[in-house]
Amino acid sequence: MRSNVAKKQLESKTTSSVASRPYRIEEQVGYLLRRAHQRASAIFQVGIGDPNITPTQYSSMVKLNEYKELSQNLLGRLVGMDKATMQGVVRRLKERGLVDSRPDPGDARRTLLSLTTEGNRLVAKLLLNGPAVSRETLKPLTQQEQRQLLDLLSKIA
Amino acid sequence: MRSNVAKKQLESKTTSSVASRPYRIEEQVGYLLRRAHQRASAIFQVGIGDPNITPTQYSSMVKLNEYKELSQNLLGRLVGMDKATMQGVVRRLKERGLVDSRPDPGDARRTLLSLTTEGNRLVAKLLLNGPAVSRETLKPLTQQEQRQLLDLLSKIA
DNA sequence: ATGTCATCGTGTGTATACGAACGATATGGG
DNA sequence: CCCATATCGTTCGTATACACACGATGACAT
Repeated sequence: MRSNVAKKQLESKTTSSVASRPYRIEEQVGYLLRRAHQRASAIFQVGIGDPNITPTQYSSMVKLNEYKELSQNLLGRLVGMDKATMQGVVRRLKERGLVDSRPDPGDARRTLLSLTTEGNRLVAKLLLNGPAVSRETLKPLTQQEQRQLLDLLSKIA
Repeated sequence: MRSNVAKKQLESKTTSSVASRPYRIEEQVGYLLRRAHQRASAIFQVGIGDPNITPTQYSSMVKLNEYKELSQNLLGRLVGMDKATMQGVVRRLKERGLVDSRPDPGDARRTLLSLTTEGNRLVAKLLLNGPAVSRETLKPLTQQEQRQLLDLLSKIA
């Protein structure tokens, strides 16, 4: 009998729980992550303090504020963006005078990025609103649930 | 002294926890949701069984499979997509012969959508892989953590 | 019946997001 | 030194994602 249990788990059960629950799209992680991300982005847009700054632009500027100077590729890795995506983000930030670039003197393949004075001023202002945006996004949860969610997301991200 | 503590909490503390933690972009919900969603999408792409089907196309087809026929707008609400986004998704599915449309006889504003025979065949095949995709995405978590995450995401989505 | 307001689908513009291909440059082994 | 390989940034193509404006249609009150 025990071997039957083991065998059953090896068979192509669609869920690993004992009772195979119906497959509902609204209960799948990917779907829920997409919806949650949509809501977080919407809250960010109205709460960060500048309607023209997107979440990815914000995280890029925060990282540049932290490191002073970074190659475009390394910045992309730090904020989790494809190099093609990074290229567009950086181009727009440069067009708005928030970011400056110069060739890396030690490696001609690299472009070094840094915040301009205006970029520094803007990110300082946005950073004041950052915590409120996160708080608003987590508002439906209790303190304990908020910590749990951040913990679980860190594990699967 | 007690009044000082109370006062401190009323002052513009950036986090509501007792000790104000440094603001790290990697610990913010929005950032973690973006990264987790990226990973989920990557797993979907390799695991769903058809590299040309995206997560949103998949959820649209699953819903059409469930309801047989839906107006474009209602489908968008059911899967959490803007009507402009929905328009593009539907157009591509129609171009590939997976979805059909006809004017709603009772309301000339509406377009009724349904799966074609080929669409039905495809979604049936993809649905076999759906559970494995979700399982793989949740793999870093224990059973209990998986349930917790789905629960917490439902609350904030 | 008419006018107001809402809804539906479309089109446009902007911004991620990523695979793929490309040229320029760097690195390490022979 | 030279060649194979890897890295860096760019470009192209495709696909969400959403705000906004538009025209057509429906619903409803007067």
